[in-house]
Amino acid sequence: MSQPGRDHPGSPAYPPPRLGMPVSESPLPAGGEAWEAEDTKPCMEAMDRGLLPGLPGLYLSCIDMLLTEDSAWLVKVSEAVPALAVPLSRGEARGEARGEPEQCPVIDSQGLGLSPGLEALQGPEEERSLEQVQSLVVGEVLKDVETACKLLNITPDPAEWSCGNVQKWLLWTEHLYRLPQAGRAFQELTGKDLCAMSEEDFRQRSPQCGDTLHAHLDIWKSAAWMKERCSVGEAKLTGGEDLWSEADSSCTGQPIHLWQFLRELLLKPHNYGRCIRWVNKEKGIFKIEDSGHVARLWGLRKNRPAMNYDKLSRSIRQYYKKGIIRKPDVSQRLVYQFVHPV
DNA sequence: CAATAGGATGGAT
DNA sequence: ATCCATCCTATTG
Repeated sequence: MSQPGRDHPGSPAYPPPRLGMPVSESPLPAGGEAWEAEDTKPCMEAMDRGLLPGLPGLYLSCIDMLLTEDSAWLVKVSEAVPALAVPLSRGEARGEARGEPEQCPVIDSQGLGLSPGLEALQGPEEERSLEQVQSLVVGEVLKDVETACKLLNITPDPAEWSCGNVQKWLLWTEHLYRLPQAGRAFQELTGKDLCAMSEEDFRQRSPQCGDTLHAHLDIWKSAAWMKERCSVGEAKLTGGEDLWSEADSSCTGQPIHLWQFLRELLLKPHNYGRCIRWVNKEKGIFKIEDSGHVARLWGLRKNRPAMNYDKLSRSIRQYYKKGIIRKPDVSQRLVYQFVHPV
């Protein structure tokens, strides 16, 4: 015999490759209401437990990090926050928002009584701009969380996560922010468990980045909460919505195909333009700018930590015969073409 | 050397 | 049977 079955790498591919995701019933209809149509009940209990103060403490600097791959966001967020489209000088907002550069000192807004922008606005003019900034940030956070959700195929509300979802989120967060590996420290934990943990608990499990992870989780909880609020209050999202509806595929609940995944990345140049982009969108020609990065993202999505470009490209090549993807007429390195452009 | 092409095989669905 | 993931050999720029 040859030596075929090399397929028992010591490396652990996650035990349950797909883990029963509760997402099955959370598709996201291309219609309009993205996920509010679903049940967002956990938000309530989260509030009951006092996990979410007036408005979730926003960690501006972390949020800044959330946007590492996206610089153009400030420009567009304005539309993303319908609730309080208060005309205001954007420059001011920008200044504020980018206030904290490098570090990740959690800016706690506990006492600030920051609200999504409706009632609690008893403050002076200053509060106004702060609120404005907040809305910008919130809108952006929502979009980023949504993007991550789609990429990881998890729900936005951490309280609904399975153990597998938690691991995915950890991997993703660690990857995005180059945090030291901490996934192991949180094994066997469901989203509910995670939500119930204090910052101290986090630090105990991961002295290195427990606090950061806790902060990020808080952001997610906040995003879920905001989501709920927006849907109930306004019944219509203006900004983030279009980004959502674009979101194609994955509605089916079926495992995503590589070509679909690539399309999704291409749909979000804000986030992934640095690793994959259209060369000619009309013809469906795209270029993988950072093969390693794209492969890692694919691996994340499929729970295949050992994914690399070699394997990813092999899968792409399988599409040649099927007439889904091909090499463009003038073959170039890392450039491919969808046979049926949109 | 990294990308490309494609065969072989095993696993999951 | 389909779609990968993994491994591998050979070729190419």
